[in-house]
Amino acid sequence: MSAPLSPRKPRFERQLPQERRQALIDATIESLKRYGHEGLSVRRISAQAGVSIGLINHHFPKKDTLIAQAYRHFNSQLVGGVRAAALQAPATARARLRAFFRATFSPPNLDRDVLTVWVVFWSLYRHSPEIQKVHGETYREHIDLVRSMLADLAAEAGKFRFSLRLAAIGLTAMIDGLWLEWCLDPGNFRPAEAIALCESWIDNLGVAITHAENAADTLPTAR
Amino acid sequence: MSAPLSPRKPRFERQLPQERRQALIDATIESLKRYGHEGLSVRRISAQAGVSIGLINHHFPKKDTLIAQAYRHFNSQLVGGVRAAALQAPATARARLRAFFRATFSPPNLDRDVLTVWVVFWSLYRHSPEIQKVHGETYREHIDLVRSMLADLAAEAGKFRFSLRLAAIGLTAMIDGLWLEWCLDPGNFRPAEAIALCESWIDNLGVAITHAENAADTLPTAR
DNA sequence: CGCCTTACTGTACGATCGTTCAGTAAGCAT
DNA sequence: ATGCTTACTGAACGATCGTACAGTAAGGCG
Repeated sequence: MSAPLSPRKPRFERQLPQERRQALIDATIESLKRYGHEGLSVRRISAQAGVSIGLINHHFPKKDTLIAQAYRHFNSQLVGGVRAAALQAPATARARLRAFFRATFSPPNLDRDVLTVWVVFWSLYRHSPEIQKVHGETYREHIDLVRSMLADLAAEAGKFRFSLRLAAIGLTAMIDGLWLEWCLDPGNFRPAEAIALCESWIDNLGVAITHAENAADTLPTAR
Repeated sequence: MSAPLSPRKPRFERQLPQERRQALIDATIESLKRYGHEGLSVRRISAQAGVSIGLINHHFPKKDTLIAQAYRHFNSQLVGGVRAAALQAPATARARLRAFFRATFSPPNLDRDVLTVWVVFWSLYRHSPEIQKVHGETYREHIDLVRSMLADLAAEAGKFRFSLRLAAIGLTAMIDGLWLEWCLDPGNFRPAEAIALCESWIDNLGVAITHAENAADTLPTAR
């Protein structure tokens, strides 16, 4: 092909530490999707990333550090995605929440592999202080996003029967629970039905005003 | 200490296979509570049960079989417990559901270790056909219990805005999600608040009749 | 072009994994 | 008591785990 002499192809390519670290984080999540809990070994991760085993410990002091940063990245991607979907929706709080539900219960978020990743991370939670720390921070992000949208909804539709805090907790629980159930058995219900259940929940947060206001808005449960 | 001659203490006690199997299942769950995912090794389990390593493979063909049976036992215990709590409650569907919620969000079910056990089992789901099989059967048990109580409620309080199927899915999702959130961070809300959220969900399943009927019944959210 | 930094490789190590299996002994039956 | 069945033990196997480390070479710079 090329000149036979000096231009040997290099055996590997150097990258900036921050780029390589990100590549290793991506490989961690991909390997986790493919092999489940067993995908979290340095050998599987390095094979997925196309690098040697030792490179992981060159960029991360311990394997657990890489896993915790992968968890952080995974969280940020989800929250960033659904937040973006919500913000580019029409200007009413209800429309933003609807877009938020649709993004939550659509690919790439509603994916059996993705939810496997969540469950494996959760299974590490109790015995890994690093995972706990990351969870605390990103869970707050998620709750704050939900809470801010509910606050806007309350401003439009009237007072809730619950505190904002409790309404956000309930909605998050409903979303997480439906997520989990769909992952464990996608045949039980369709994503559109999950969205309908979430919308019903926020419909009933208000007492009377909400009920009247959304008579026409809420009826089409199909997307 | 004792007589020096014939009455030597036996080095171990034989047990009936079915009893020993149950003891190993109990040890599996206990080890899982203690050590998380790492507790699912034959060495930890056998140490917990006070037997040798080889005994596990004497009673179970593979480790995965023991784990799947432990999952089944754990599921049955939960469903049996909350069903019993529901059935010994007063005769109205609402009272049974209330007792069901209380049992769900009280010890021994509402326990951080217990919920760790769930999450670890779920994390095995995708790559273990045996776990999938057990889940399919026990999940149906759980859903059927919820659905039958909701059916009774519908007979008392009027038609739901959702199908029975969807109402049961939504309630189960709410319960599981609150369970999960409380496990991951018990400081975010109190169990009584979780119960209030669940009761609010079933209150709003009916359209108008329910709302009027339970004005006095629903107010005390504290237990 | 030769030097220097350091990203990167890959073997080695000890620990632990699940499973096998030959041997031991508990405890009922004769 | 003696024998028989089999629950049970525990060493051994090969595989895989996370980490350490000595050596290699990529690629920018003087």
